Amino acid sequence: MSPSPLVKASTLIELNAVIVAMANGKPCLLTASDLALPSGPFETGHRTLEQGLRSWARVKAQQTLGYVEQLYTFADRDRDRTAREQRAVSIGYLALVYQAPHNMDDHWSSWYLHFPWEDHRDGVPTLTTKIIIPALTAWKNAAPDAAAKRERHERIAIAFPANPRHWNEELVLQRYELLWEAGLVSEAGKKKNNLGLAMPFDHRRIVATAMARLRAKIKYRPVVFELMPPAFTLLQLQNTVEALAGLRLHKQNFRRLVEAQGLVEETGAITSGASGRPAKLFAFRRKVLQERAAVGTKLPRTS
Amino acid sequence: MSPSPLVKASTLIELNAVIVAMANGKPCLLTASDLALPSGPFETGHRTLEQGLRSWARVKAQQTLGYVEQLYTFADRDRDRTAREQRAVSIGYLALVYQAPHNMDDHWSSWYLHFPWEDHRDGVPTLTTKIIIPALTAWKNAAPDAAAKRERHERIAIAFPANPRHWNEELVLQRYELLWEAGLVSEAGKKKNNLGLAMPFDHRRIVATAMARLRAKIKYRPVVFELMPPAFTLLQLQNTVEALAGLRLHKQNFRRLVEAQGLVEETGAITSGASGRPAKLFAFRRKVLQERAAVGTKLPRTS
DNA sequence: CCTATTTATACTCATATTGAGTATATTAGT
DNA sequence: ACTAATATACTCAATATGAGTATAAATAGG
Repeated sequence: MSPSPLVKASTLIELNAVIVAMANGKPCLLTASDLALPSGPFETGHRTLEQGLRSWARVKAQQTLGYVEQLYTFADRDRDRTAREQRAVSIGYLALVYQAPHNMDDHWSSWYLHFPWEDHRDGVPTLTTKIIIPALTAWKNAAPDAAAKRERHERIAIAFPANPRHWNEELVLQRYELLWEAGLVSEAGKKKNNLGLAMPFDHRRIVATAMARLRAKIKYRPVVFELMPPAFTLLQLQNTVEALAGLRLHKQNFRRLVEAQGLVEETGAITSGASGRPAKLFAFRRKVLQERAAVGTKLPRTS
Repeated sequence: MSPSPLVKASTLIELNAVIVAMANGKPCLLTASDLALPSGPFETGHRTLEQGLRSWARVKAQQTLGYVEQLYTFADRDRDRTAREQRAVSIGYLALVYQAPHNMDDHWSSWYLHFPWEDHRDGVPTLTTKIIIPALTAWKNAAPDAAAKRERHERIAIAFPANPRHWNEELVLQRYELLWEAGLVSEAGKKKNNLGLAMPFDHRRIVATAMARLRAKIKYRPVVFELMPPAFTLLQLQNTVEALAGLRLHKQNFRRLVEAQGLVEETGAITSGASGRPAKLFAFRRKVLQERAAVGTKLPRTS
């Protein structure tokens, strides 16, 4: 993360990549050994930001990025406490790769290690009911005045609803920031008062942004397939979506949805060996990337 | 756009704001007299990027920004042809304001002046059928090889579909980039070969990004109300949405949608003076900003 | 070989949402 | 009183969604 010799600026432009791959059925992040996200300076040799990211990922992480999407540009002054005067602008990216080759010093870190409260596949985690809700309630009651108290109450009710059916898996960033404000995820020195595995700097916030974006996007763009092998069963596909969303889905309706949208086509092959009836293998219909550039509107258009 | 004395960097961080307001029923952009977007340097005194934008807008444009959203960070090398070595990173923002006070040297420029092909409220514009489609077809036929030709064909079919019912109003950026590649919207010196009103630098591309984002967002977040007066009729609301989307909507169903979602509440007042039955005046129900943080999922969840 | 277990896939059905209208109400102008 | 213009209410078919039940095709254990 040393500044490029070409950028002798007091303003450093840094690219941060949230590189996601599935490993053992878990969504994982590529990190350094200190759990920092891969990041590097933007060099003037690159034509565009995305090209800078791609070429840097190829060299440094030996990764050829498939799907890449810009997330957000952060430039808060207190972003990086270790570098007071050297202000960095950080441009976050989300990248999806299929089965990354394992380097020695690469770490693939399951994202639920850092966000254990985000996995609702087996119902509401005990962590949430036993620790988070009581702590947040205490924080709410410690509000300076009634208005602040009401506002905190609202935010808690939305982020961690009492009724599990109202759980909104997209609110990853809101939840992280709520926990941060309540002092429950301090990344800094003190090891106490930290839920989930901390990450250096504000990297966990960047990951939260990435998770939120990805969870939103799988609903209306066929991006899951970037994480899938060339051929897969519908159950494998469903398991991947469930792992990303942190939710359990209705099997029959999931299959109906996928088929109705024409996202996949049979390869002709079937699985074997496992217990139970063998499943058909499907492949992603790449054509939909064009067809479904047009997605459904929600406005009541006239014809 | 002169560099701030505080940022003595070879990398200049520039904020560009697409500030949108409705004027005479038209969505308009705040521009300088040369049609450039308001833009200014990011100063180290500001705590966050958004704060930098807000304080700068307050001083320079005498605008208090309501809704603000980060759009995209551009850093292409050939972004600004006038400044070869001075590479600028530009962070684009979308801001919505209600009834901006008119300054002398502010210009409010209707966005359809710059994007005449984006307005489908009166059907497909003649410009599209008479000029754009023929020109794009010629460009397609001039493709170097068959594969490129097929790819261009696909892109044209999606961006400017033959069947007007397949028009997707969200693809503003794709259309702009398609027209750019086909040489139909060159912003540079030559005045020929330019559809719509050009803007300096890459500002028209930034506006295209903003339009696309806004058109997508009005469908699932109540952002239109940022552009509305405190009380309005449902027709006024519909006209605003139609103007933004560039589409004609079904009146009865629009009203059903708005009411079913609980977005508005009656003020008790009604209009008078105009011809026809007087309309009830409504106000935005601010509560929904909290309630509807939870929006509908598209995944087939189990309960 | 028979049976239980496991997974895959097909089909059903009530309810909700959407698209495209028709019908009625309330004003201003003549 | 009648007409034009707009607002609002209601209808109805077509789809989409949520929550199942039913059936098919494999393996594993006796």
